[in-house]
Amino acid sequence: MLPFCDALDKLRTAGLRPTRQRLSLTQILFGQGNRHITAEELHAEAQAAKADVSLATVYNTLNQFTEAGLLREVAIEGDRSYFDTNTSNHFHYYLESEGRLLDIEGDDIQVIGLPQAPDGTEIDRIDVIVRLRGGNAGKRPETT
Amino acid sequence: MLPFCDALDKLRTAGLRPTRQRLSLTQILFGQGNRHITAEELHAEAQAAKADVSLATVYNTLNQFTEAGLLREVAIEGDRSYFDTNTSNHFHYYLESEGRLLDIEGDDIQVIGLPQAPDGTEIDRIDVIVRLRGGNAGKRPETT
DNA sequence: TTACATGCAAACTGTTTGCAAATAT
DNA sequence: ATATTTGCAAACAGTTTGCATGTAA
Repeated sequence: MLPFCDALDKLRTAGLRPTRQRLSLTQILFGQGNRHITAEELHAEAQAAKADVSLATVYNTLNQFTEAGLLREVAIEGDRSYFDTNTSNHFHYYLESEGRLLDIEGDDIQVIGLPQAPDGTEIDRIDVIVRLRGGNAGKRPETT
Repeated sequence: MLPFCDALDKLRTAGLRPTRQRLSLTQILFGQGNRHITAEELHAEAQAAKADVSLATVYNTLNQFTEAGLLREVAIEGDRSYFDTNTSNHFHYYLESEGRLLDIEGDDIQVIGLPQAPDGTEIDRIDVIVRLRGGNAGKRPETT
């Protein structure tokens, strides 16, 4: 759990009012390394932590954080959205059997041979998702 | 528009009963090169082609086709699903401004430096989406 | 004639929104 | 005091499903 003051700083820096709800969510989100979390999951964790935050507020907060650059949204399956606390350039494993996202460690991974971007466009970012089948990988940490 | 008999063959080969609806959708889907289409779009095209197919059937058919290996589903944004008539290994541009998918041409693009897949897993497939910002790329073909 | 496919409308899921009450500045 | 944020419930979009009807084999 992120120290309260760090959460406060984070919000202030992002230009977001440090409300009770945002502070709680910030502490949960950024308190334990890189995480990939859905709105429902975050809501559940907030409840478990006795931080009373409505689901709507969780959604709004995740969107605000994303807009503020604190989070990055990762689209995997059509149904739910994952929010990644790691906003730097990096790619993902997706464990199909568990519906879980994992950072790909190591920075030697890269995409090569990209042709020119069409017309007047420029590359915003490159999403790479390595879909893993089978196994029950990742020592099943209770949260991620 | 794919010739009727080709559509018939395609369905038979896939082990799907060649119903009127499936035949129409097959003709629309596979009649003009590689396409990236949503259920709503396909439904609209079917209507325009006087092929009366309910939206539910369009959804069911797209799923059946995907399961049968005739289509590939591409997850982009959380909201809608795209179905790709190109089931071979290839990557995509995503035009953020238009919400449109484009194949990346050229087969020299590749992902290198991948670490070992965790545990007992194996790579199912690798999705690469190059997100393009701005411009109004792609000569705006009326369909794709 | 029998198993499978379709259409409709209702159900469902994840997400967003309108508005009154609560809160940060 | 004022603008922002919250919570709730209702709205919403995309998708799936149950069931009676229709159709391919």
